[in-house]
Amino acid sequence: MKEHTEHHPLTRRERKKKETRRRIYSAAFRLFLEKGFDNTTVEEIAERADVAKGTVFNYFPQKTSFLAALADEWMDQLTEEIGSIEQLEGSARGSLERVFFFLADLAAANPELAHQALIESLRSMYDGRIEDEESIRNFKNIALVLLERGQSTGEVRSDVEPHHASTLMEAAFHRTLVRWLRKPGSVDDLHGEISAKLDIIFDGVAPRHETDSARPKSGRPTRE
Amino acid sequence: MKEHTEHHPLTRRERKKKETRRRIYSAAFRLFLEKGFDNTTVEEIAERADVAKGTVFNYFPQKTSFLAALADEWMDQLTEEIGSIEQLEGSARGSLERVFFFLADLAAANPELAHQALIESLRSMYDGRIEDEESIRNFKNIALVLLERGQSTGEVRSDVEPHHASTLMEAAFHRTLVRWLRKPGSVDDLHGEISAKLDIIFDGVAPRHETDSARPKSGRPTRE
DNA sequence: GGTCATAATTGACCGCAGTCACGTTTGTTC
DNA sequence: GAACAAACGTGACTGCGGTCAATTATGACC
Repeated sequence: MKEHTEHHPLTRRERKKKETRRRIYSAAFRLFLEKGFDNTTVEEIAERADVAKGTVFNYFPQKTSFLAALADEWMDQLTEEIGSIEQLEGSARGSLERVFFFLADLAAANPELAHQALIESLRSMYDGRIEDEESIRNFKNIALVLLERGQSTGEVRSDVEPHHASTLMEAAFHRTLVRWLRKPGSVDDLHGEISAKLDIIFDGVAPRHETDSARPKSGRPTRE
Repeated sequence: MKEHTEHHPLTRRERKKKETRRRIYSAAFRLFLEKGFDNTTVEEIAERADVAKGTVFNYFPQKTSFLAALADEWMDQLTEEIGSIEQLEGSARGSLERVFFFLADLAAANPELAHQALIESLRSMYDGRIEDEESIRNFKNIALVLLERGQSTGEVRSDVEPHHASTLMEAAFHRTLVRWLRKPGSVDDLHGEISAKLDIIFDGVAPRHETDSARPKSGRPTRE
């Protein structure tokens, strides 16, 4: 889209567009917070943003696009917090916990909205709207990168397929968060649960202290 | 609901009701298979079942209720296959694999519908429609029971909270299945992925071969 | 300025899930 | 049978997400 036209920082058109988008976005979330996502109609959003209904759909092709935008914002905040994934220092376990805690805190700050957003993210992820793995924009890839690094430093067994482990983590995190958001308790509890699940996965993924690679590696070769 | 009125196996009313429900159900799924869930309207279902639209909603309060009914059917088939969970013999790992494979095969027999059903099940589980844990009617509880048994037989470490591990399994299974259903490949691949994730979890849950409980256990010092 | 192509805006319109007030059937009681 | 209540069936109606053909604003070029 966006042509690289010289340096004109922003033409009037672009300025207006940006401003309109902002107005719609802000109107939408003020309403969501007041009345909840489901109880807010697109027309109300349009009205408060002082545009026609059709215009709203110009900027957010579906009502759920607002939720996707929220998730994007979270990811931006994450990037702001930690820089790129590669810049994370320390163990994979610690880094993952830090990332997950940060995102959990963001979500916990607004449970109802976050809840909707997470369910929507699942839907869009598997309904084909997102073209599979949208670069770094999801938990799974963060986990994947960290796990691969963990393998190279010996923190993670090398006979584990990182894709499987990272999918597991993403699923665990997602699920834990959604469940907590439904009945928000203390944030410490949430952290505790996330941590506990990371423990389980990492204990399973960590190198054996004794024989290491000698184990028969259960599974495939005709289990029972 | 259903009063225990003597032995009258079925009054005419009840017979008719059952029959109507069956007709609607069958009409619905024939249409879903022909045109897909989203492309089928409730009115079409009504028409093919030869009832009014309102009647459909009498039996299935929401369109998605059809999907829930499908999931119920699967669970019934599972029960038919394995009896009750308690009757499962062998290791927890093996039992879980058997259960997951069975359900995966059911789902794989009809990817598009199963896909919808799984997403819907997530939504309903966390939207408050299901009153949390509906007895044995979901993966998580199956895993929970088996894990607890595994703990009593020593197959599973006892310092692991079974709730966490079972949630992890449910999430992993659900996610793996949904992902596969989007781009169905060979069923063996699906089994392989499920198996691999069980491996990861079980390796993390299995007792240590060396010191067992002596490990510092990363994260949260304050265990409960 | 005037002309033109393109981008943005608009609101009437559509399709469909879900509701509800009313009509019909069934079972019950005398 | 008649009279009644409760269950069941019905389709016109509502509300809302999403579309689109028509309209208007914008910037580029002369």
